[in-house]
Amino acid sequence: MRRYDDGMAFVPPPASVTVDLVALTVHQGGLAALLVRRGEAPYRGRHALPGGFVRQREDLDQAAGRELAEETGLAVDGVYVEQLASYGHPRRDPRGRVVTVAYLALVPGAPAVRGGGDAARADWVDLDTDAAIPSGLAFDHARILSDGVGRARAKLEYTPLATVLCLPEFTVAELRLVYESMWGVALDPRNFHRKVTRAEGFLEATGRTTGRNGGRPAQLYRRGTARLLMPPMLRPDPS
Amino acid sequence: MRRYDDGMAFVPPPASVTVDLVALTVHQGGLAALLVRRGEAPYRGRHALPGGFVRQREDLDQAAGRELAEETGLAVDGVYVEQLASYGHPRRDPRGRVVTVAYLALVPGAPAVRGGGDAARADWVDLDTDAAIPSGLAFDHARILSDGVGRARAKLEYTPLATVLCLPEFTVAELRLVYESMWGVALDPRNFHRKVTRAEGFLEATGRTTGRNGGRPAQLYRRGTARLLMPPMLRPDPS
DNA sequence: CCAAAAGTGTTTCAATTACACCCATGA
DNA sequence: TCATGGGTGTAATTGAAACACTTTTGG
Repeated sequence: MRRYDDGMAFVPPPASVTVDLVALTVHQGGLAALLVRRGEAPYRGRHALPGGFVRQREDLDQAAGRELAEETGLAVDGVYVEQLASYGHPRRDPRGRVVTVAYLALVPGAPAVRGGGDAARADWVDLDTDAAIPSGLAFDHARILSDGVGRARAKLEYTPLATVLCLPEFTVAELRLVYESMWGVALDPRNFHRKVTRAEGFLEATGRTTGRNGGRPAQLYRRGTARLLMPPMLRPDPS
Repeated sequence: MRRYDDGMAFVPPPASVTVDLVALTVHQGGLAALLVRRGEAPYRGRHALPGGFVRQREDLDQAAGRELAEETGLAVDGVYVEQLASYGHPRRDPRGRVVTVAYLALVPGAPAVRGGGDAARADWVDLDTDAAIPSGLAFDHARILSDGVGRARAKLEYTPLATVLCLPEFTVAELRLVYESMWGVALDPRNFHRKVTRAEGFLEATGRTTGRNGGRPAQLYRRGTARLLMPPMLRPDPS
């Protein structure tokens, strides 16, 4: 931090800035999060969110994309990334004052991941039972993960975000599975079908069908052009 | 940043962290934001959001509350504050690498404010016409202000947040004015009344009335106990 | 033909809209 | 008693939930 005005230059307290990622996917009918094993101190050997220090000439969003690629080997395109929140408790990191900017990443299809950088290894970890977030996460990462899952669940209600958890072409049943996995509820297939196919700009028909499974082949769809904020979305009873 | 493990200690890039506040209120039937005149370089004399450096032993939320009090003289209790987003473009601040964590504050009643700290003066500035955000704001504060207004508008749709823009006791008409000011639309007074008084936990009757104006005295209400996430909220046609 | 999954039609019910109407006060 | 804003009743419309039923495939 260089001086700016006069001899009385105020020196701001030094800090470091990291990014951490809550990367979620739908995996065998359940929600899963991407966790790494830390290869370095502190918290060496513990589960943690992928992430790391922001570089000198890097924007926060860039840093998030870079860390995702470095520590997990995922290609950034095809992954939806948005900023989640920042965490800055003075003693959240034993190395000193570290403020982290957390990102939420939604990854279609649970692709294979590999470790890299600070991460000894990276894996998709199931979050089946509601509060079954792996205990013993490094730093305040349990809290961040929990916030990320909450944000993702909430946003499915009023945005067309569920489509980013599907591969580029998908069936209505696959899309329904995303909602059911994220919320842990069963949705009526008939009503769900009508709702998503009627919603303007939500889905775009490809004309093709798929026929792998036992029954009638399903239509294949692409993500529609509608971007965020699409209020009349679906949601089970608030019970 | 002290060393942690061995002689190879990685030195993270130094940075500073600030908090900035988008403080909004409803003022004479319109939305207004709190802006300061900067008393120090850089951008001395320009409009800016209130804010400043986070101290060494301070959590981010604490820093936001402290800056709000210091630069504007507002008491923090009675003001709703939530984290908005973080901004970290490498050259967003000419003094060096400064990442800012922005907060959204909703202030009832447009109370008088005064400058203090880095702020030469502080004032409520009307945001009448949609994009009439004062040009020439310091740093990237125009963008941050715009994001804050967007967040506040969106959240009225699906949370009972509008009540925090009213004084502790308020009438249904005053609450309606908040929605109308924030969205720039007219709402049907009759239907609005039913909706908010029926909604479970939204309002709490005090039993008292007010009779200052020309017509029938209105019931006075307090904020109900319902906290965030209350989906069936009100919203004009998506036109 | 049967099982299985996709997709449609129809009834029922609840929420929202539009608007006529009544209530309580000050001048 | 009139103007003014507060508050209620009610019919028409819309959207969601429940579920019977038809369609299209593989064995």
